[in-house]
Amino acid sequence: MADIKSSINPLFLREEDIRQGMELLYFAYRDFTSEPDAILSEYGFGRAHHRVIYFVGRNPGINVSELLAILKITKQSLSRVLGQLVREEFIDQREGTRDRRQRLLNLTEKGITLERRLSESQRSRLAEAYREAGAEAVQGYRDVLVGMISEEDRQRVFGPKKDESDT
Amino acid sequence: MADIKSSINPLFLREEDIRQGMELLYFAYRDFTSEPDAILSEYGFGRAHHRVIYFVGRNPGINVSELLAILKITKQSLSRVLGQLVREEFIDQREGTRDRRQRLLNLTEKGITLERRLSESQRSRLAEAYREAGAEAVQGYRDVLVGMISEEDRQRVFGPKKDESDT
DNA sequence: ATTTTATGTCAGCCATATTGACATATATGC
DNA sequence: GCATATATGTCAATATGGCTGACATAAAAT
Repeated sequence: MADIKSSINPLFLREEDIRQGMELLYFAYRDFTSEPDAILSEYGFGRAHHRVIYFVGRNPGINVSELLAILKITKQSLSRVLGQLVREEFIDQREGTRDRRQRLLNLTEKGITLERRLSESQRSRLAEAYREAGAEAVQGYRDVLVGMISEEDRQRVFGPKKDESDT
Repeated sequence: MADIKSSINPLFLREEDIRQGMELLYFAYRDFTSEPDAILSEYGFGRAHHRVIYFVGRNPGINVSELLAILKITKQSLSRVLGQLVREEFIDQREGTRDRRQRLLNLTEKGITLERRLSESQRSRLAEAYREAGAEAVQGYRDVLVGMISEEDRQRVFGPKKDESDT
């Protein structure tokens, strides 16, 4: 099944295959973010807020430096967005116990609710695509994307919580 | 190999699997665009210029309406970017023959050169990821991403040039 | 001849990013 | 304890890439 030239041996990859792969990524990413964008606009928020909410949700108690390292934006850029989320009580800041200079970030109940709402639209879209494509395809999707991610990001985000299966 | 629960049957997908899939897409997309972004800044261009150059390169002789439909931005937004590219001679505009109101867009030599340079960095990154992941993974990557793309985009971009394999 | 379409343009607004400079509180090293 | 480094915050200016609304022009279509 599928195109023989392009699927038996990846060394036979044609220009066209690569172009298609690039476009797939572009359109998938765009469509993937469009629903959350619409929800966010109800709150007067943008995609930046989503990213902050998402990664704080994923990393409860994360401090500002760590969050900046993940997002790769400047603290000035983060501060406006984070400030809004704290002021409007989607995110809670508390002093670090070991290091009281730190602000440890957590979602509030309100934040958790919004996070769920935002993720839900993406979760169901991705789950549906996974379901249609099948388990093998899912592993292929992962393998290719992992290969495209810089060593640094791969370690930070996917390294530590290495899956508990192999060897 | 790999996690049994999550790979044998996609209906067993856990929250964690989906989260990982979401993050993979986010980081892969970000890293995928970072090199071109750096190149573009040499020219004083941004990602928007890249998209215009890319899709004009992919669709020689495309008119403005069609380009807008692909990019899904307003003509006012496009006009600034496109205007720059035309003025600086990366893109050539000529009157449509059938319909002289239309501006048919093509890359100039200069535009083709830049397009190649921009795509090359992405092309090699994707080709490398494809090579590492293997042919089956490539098909899986495609299948999942296609599933995430809206019907509309799927038809416009991937429908017409339907691959010549199945049935 | 009128209307619709394809395109362009002016003006203003918003979100998100940037850099640079500086402030404050706390931790850490000597 | 003092000096320095770190974690964070904030002010100001700037750039990019979107947006809306309004209006203009040329050409096509009816």
